[in-house]
Amino acid sequence: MCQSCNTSDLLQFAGIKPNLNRRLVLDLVTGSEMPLSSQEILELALSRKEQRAINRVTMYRILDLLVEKGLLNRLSSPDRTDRYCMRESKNHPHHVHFFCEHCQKMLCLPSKSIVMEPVKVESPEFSRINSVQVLLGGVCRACDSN
Amino acid sequence: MCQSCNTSDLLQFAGIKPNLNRRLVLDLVTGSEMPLSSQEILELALSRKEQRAINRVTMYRILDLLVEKGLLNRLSSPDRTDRYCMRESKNHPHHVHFFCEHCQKMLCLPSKSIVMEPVKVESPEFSRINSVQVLLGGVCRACDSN
DNA sequence: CGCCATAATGCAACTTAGTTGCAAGAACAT
DNA sequence: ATGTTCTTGCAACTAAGTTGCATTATGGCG
Repeated sequence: MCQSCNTSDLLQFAGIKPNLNRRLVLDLVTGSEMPLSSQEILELALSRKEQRAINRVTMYRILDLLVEKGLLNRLSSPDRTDRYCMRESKNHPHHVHFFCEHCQKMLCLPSKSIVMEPVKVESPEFSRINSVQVLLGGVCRACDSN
Repeated sequence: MCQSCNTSDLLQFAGIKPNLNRRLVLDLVTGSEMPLSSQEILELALSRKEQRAINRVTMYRILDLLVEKGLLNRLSSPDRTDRYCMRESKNHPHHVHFFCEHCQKMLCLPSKSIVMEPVKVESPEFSRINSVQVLLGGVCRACDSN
């Protein structure tokens, strides 16, 4: 949920022409407090009557583009569908995710609720690290109280 | 690569009858220094001439079983195929994984090469945590030197 | 041993997220 | 207006994993 992001500017800044479809997709992701699957994005997009229905493939391509240009993170999840959330930036601090094994929902945890500190990071195995993903698996409150 | 695991005992202990197929699958995973995809497991299994070829579906079911009974971790990865590694235990310390965005290989990082400490873990969002997965994304040595 | 119940396997068909190739439609500059 | 390049839509495809159901072990037990 980000009011402070002007998605049109974000796109410009990333070197992407901010057309309707792209703004729509980015709006949906910035507007969500949890990472969205492509299916969720498509449903939300289609439920917006403002414009002609967006095509599934077009959406996939836009998501690819936004990830490639560094605006979105693509998160792999145990239910085998990718999810998308804003890439870390001033307005969007790095945070970890929680996956509920029961309802299969993924949540962004506020960056203060868990802090993982990379105490030491070095290995002959890799030469460059581009991303760090932390995924907690468990049962969410809602499911636990049922 | 674990010489210290007797897979037959492990299976017994987990309450699973240690038949040929199950020992084979578990042997392959304990015997590998990196998490294996189901495809890799199948290939390795088929290349072992000792027994009748294992069926794809059987392998999937065995993997499900081993995960369910707590012997294996199922890791989701950016290339959308699950991988399997030993669940943390005395012989198998908790460790993080590295995914090479170039060659799509996943590596187990020795537990000493990176230490992530959960400094604080609490949130109204969840009530129970069953697993913590850390995945580094980047480029591995082998790919970098090409 | 023969008989039965249960567990494990194999096979074919299915599901589903995501991809690809190609043709049709904008967008935009000259 | 015309040509070039970017964007979209459609249909067909790919590949990992799943399901239903028939077949084959496995393990009691009289």
